[in-house]
Amino acid sequence: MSKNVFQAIADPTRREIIGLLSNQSCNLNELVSNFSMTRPAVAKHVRILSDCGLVMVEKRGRERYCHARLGGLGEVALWIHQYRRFWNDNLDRLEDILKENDDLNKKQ
Amino acid sequence: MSKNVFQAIADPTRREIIGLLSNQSCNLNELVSNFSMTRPAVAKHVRILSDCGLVMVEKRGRERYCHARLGGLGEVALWIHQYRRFWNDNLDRLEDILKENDDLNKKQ
DNA sequence: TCAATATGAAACCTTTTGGTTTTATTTTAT
DNA sequence: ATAAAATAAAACCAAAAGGTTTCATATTGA
Repeated sequence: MSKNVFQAIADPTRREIIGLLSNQSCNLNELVSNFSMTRPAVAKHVRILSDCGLVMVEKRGRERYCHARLGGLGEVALWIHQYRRFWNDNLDRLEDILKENDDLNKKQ
Repeated sequence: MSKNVFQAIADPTRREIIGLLSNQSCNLNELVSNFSMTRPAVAKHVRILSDCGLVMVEKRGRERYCHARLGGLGEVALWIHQYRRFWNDNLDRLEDILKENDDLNKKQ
């Protein structure tokens, strides 16, 4: 019952699940089809993500629809942000460019 | 020998070590004095951080001076950044809802 | 020189993690 | 009505994580 987002995103399978769900919500079986492990294994990962609020599982008939709810990543973003000065100018510049692009899109 | 930065920052003790070293480099014993656990335990955490490049350990006489080298956090920042819309932007969130709705309609 | 200091390394232990197989339950489709 | 499908839940297992104690080694200071 790990409420810890840092812990939740430590596992590569869970990061992949996040990536998949951020594109498109889907049920558990569809999710499983992306991995080589068994269904219960994926279900456990989803459970961990759901426990810490990064994924919402909606009961829909006999299926369970999984949606990304990535607001919790903000906590990580905030922690990371205080150390920005430590990584290189290129990355900073890249982020600036991405940010400017975001701002531009918002204006339009 | 975990080269994985996501794994490295999952542990709260290691995040605290990062926080301390980001303010000021120091040797292992000074670091240990901030925690309630034994020296070897802290040393192991430092080792993990050093293995993935987040900390540089400089041999200085019989001491080991630890410096923060947090460039590796950029990888995490970049990963997080792609999901910024999930906690930042109402407009983007609306888009997500619309997209999910579309997906729903396709299924039905 | 030699005791104290700062550390590394090894052996060990317990809990957690990430996976499996098996069984049960609910819902849907024929 | 019943078989198939989607899932949950439980029992189990091996490996990894996070800690300890103990011992060894290199460096410093008196």
